[in-house]
Amino acid sequence: MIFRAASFNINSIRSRKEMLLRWLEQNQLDVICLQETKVKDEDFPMADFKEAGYQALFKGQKSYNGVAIFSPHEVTPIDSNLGDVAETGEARLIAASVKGVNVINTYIPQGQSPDSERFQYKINWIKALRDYFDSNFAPDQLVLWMGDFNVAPEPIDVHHPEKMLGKVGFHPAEHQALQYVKDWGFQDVFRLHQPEGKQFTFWDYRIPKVLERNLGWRIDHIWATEPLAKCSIKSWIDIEPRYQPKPSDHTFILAEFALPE
Amino acid sequence: MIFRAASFNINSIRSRKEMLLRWLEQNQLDVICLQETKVKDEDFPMADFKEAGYQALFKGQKSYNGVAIFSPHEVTPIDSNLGDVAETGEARLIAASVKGVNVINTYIPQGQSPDSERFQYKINWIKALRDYFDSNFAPDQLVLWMGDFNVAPEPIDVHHPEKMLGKVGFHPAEHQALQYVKDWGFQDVFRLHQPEGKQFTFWDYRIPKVLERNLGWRIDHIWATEPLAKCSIKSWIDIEPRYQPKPSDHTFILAEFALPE
DNA sequence: GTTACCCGTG
DNA sequence: CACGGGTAAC
Repeated sequence: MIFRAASFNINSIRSRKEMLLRWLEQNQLDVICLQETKVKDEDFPMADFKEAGYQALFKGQKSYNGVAIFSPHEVTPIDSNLGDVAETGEARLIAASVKGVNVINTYIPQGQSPDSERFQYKINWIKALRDYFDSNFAPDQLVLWMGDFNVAPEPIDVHHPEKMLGKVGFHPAEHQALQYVKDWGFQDVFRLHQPEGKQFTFWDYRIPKVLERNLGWRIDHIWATEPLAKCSIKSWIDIEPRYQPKPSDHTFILAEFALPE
Repeated sequence: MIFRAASFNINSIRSRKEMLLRWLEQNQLDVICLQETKVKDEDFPMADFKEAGYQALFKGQKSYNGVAIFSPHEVTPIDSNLGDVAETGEARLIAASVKGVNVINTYIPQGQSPDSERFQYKINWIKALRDYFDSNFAPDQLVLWMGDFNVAPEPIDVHHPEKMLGKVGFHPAEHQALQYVKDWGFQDVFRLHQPEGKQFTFWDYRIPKVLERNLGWRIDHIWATEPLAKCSIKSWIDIEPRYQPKPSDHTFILAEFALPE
């Protein structure tokens, strides 16, 4: 059975709802994970997506963060509690089972700057994920971890790795924390199918002409446990063609799997 | 000596600075009073107006209210303190002497609704003006009181006087308070020269197609003591022709005087 | 630098 | 309901 998954930092679902609906029409997804929905649950524009044939699980807050999982299939909620370290009320993790796949959608804290309070929070938040996976899943299950990780894992995932090393998003402490979680049993599905670098999902719009100069970051990811990764067919980056991009936009990232029956 | 005065609720001097500069170029004013500048004094964009040849006296606060007096002549500050009742930190009154004329610029509270706390504040604020005039001026002096009064004084100053009676801006309590101050010694200079009604300075944009249907209010005023009123030549309403109006805009209101030498 | 949300206001 | 300013985040 073909299973197609996508992740997208939407930066306000209310501002980009039309764009997302168009894109969903063009791309038949089995599951889509959104980050930065920036809306309280009571204001989530569910009606439009229901009409388009989607179920959803979402967790939002006022103004910031917010995550959602959409699917045309049944979306069965599973434990979305990160516990101790990270349960500060920020809506950054949501998990559901879809077609027998355990989907975990995270919006990892951005981290501000390596010397900030928020950076340590980011590191702790990432490390807490390992306990979360340990408590709720096993590496031999079909686990799909997607989202905006706010970390570019490898040198080929940033434009100027030497210059960027130590900056937030490409910092040894982030790499170490993320690797610690990866070692639980994840594979980078996009990298599996796309060995060449400089394929980005985000551009920092505070840098002049960042898009033209392609000074991007690959910080949005699709990771999978071994049994799921080994049946992945392809993975790629996409955008909605009719949408007028804004400098802060992320791209979509997708992966396709041939699930065992 | 010809003396030309204007009043304008600018609803953010930063948003309408260019429009105002164009209008000032087209209209040679001796004094102009602004309300709702919506800017702290340290952020007041004085440089642009200085360059255009204006002096200014201004009193602002964060986000709300704020008043200013501009002139190409010397602007001599005079007492701008309303005392007890109204000195709540809201920047709503500023006064200056220009060419021997005592100019008082007020942004009278809007009043929200007749049963609200803010309405009683409005009434008290208006009444406090009589004490203010008493303490600082005399009715036989040249006193020019201008601004956004947030009151339409007469039935011909609103579109449907019967329907509007009792609404905020056309309420007996407001009329009584305003008349009490007027009785100190003011004349309505615009009305002196424009006896016909339905000439408005503001339209409430919550009403559909309010502009097309001309459902306006005359709430911006130029009032003068007898010795000044008697040398008034004309008074009229104006807009900046190139400016794309927004539903919340007020118009300019002007008056011209032939001052004794 | 630029966005999106929130708030108070009319 | 739409505007303006303020704010936090990226």
